[in-house]
Amino acid sequence: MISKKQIEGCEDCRECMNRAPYFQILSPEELEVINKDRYSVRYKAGEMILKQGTSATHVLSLIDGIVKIYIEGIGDKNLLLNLQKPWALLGGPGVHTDRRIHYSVAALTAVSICFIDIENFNKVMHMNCSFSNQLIGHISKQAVVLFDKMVSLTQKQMHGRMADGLIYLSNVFYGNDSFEMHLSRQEIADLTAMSKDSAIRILKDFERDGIISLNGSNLSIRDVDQLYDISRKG
Amino acid sequence: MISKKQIEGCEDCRECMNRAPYFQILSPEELEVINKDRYSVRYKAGEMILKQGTSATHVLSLIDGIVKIYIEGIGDKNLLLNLQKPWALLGGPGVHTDRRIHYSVAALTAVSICFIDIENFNKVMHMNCSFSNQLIGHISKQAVVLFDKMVSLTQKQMHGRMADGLIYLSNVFYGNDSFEMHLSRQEIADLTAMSKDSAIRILKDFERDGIISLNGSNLSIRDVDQLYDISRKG
DNA sequence: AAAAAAAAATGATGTATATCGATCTATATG
DNA sequence: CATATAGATCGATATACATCATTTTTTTTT
Repeated sequence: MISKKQIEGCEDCRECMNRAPYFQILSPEELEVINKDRYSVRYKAGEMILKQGTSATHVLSLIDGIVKIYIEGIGDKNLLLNLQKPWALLGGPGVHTDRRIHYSVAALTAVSICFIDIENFNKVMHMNCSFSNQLIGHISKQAVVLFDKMVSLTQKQMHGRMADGLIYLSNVFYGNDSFEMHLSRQEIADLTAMSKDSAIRILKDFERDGIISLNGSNLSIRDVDQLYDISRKG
Repeated sequence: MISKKQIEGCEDCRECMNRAPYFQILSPEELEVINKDRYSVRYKAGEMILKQGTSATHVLSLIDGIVKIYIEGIGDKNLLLNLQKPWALLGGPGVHTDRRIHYSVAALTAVSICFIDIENFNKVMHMNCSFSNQLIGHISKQAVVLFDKMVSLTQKQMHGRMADGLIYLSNVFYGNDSFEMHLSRQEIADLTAMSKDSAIRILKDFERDGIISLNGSNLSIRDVDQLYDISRKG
């Protein structure tokens, strides 16, 4: 099912690394360790990149495209944690603990990924303290976002959660009031912890009230103030 | 309101450090940096130790007693993240990012805390790579637990969530099927993301069904299998 | 020990949300 | 082009849960 194909300009990944912010702190020798055993894979939209529950053998560097990170929960319900774009570093907490993948990653668009050997990655972590500390900052930032998400999902009701979800997409991820939705209604439901039917209903409510407009796969925030108001009031 | 009092045997905190697992990896010189400017404070049950929103100036080492870590959410609702006992290291993700406290910490029993200057802590993080990497493992473990909690709170209904909460208390935290509850019903509600009234109701349900027994502040798990069954079925 | 205050318990009621079934639309397929 | 298939939409219904009011129990204070 998975289409593997080397992409151009990434045979020797040193060029990519210069662009990937996390690796800019590394010396040429450390970069060489990362680069060793490294390979890149191209995925089509919809394909799964990491499967929750498998063992963690690589750290992933997202070179091109958009992916979703989600936890496969109870029954067939998913919890969509966030989206990622280049140059995100993927792999999850398991890389530094039990060597298990704790969340699934799937491509939302065509995607290029570089796979870095976990042993080589660890080697560099032991060679370069600043790299480790930079990583701690990175992980900590994600934790703060997770805290906010937890509060939103457990303490707000549907309209508030949907507002938070849309604010995440427009402000945090796409950085634009108008953006192409790479998510299905089901995936929006997974992002906001509600049923698909409810997600559809709330989006329609927002459209009726002039808060957003929907054209095919495009979504525009029309009334940012009202959206923030709904987010605040829960 | 806060009662400060130096506790015995902790004037020079080097002895405590030998017992605190996180510091055992440090050399005497590095330990000396941590120890510099360090001081300890004793709290009474109920007192607040860290207040969400204030600036992070210290990393806290829990020497004695039990504390709760919680996020002050919407309105006056709290989200209880977990409990901590010695020798937990507290401070939160803000220590490595925006120097803000992202969760509140309050004493559930009488508590002794050592305050480590954040600058000194960072100095050691730059001196000792293994210390940083150990910290990454520590933070990652917490993230995994947080993932599970998120799934429980967003995808299970009340009985399932309460089962998870009780399993956390008995298995993970107290390590015993029978334990003294240091939490009020409101705090159990905060732990399981439901209203106080509902928490009371579910606990009574469990008692009626012979799953637990409640005597004053003591709680005993009577039927572990059934508890796990309820947790699984959501 | 008595009084006051806080926490716990419980029933009645309202509401937010999930679920189900049916229809409609858009996209893929032969 | 016709058909199949998946996704989106929407109304009706059921239910999980919060809220409120009241009573009981426990804890604290005098």
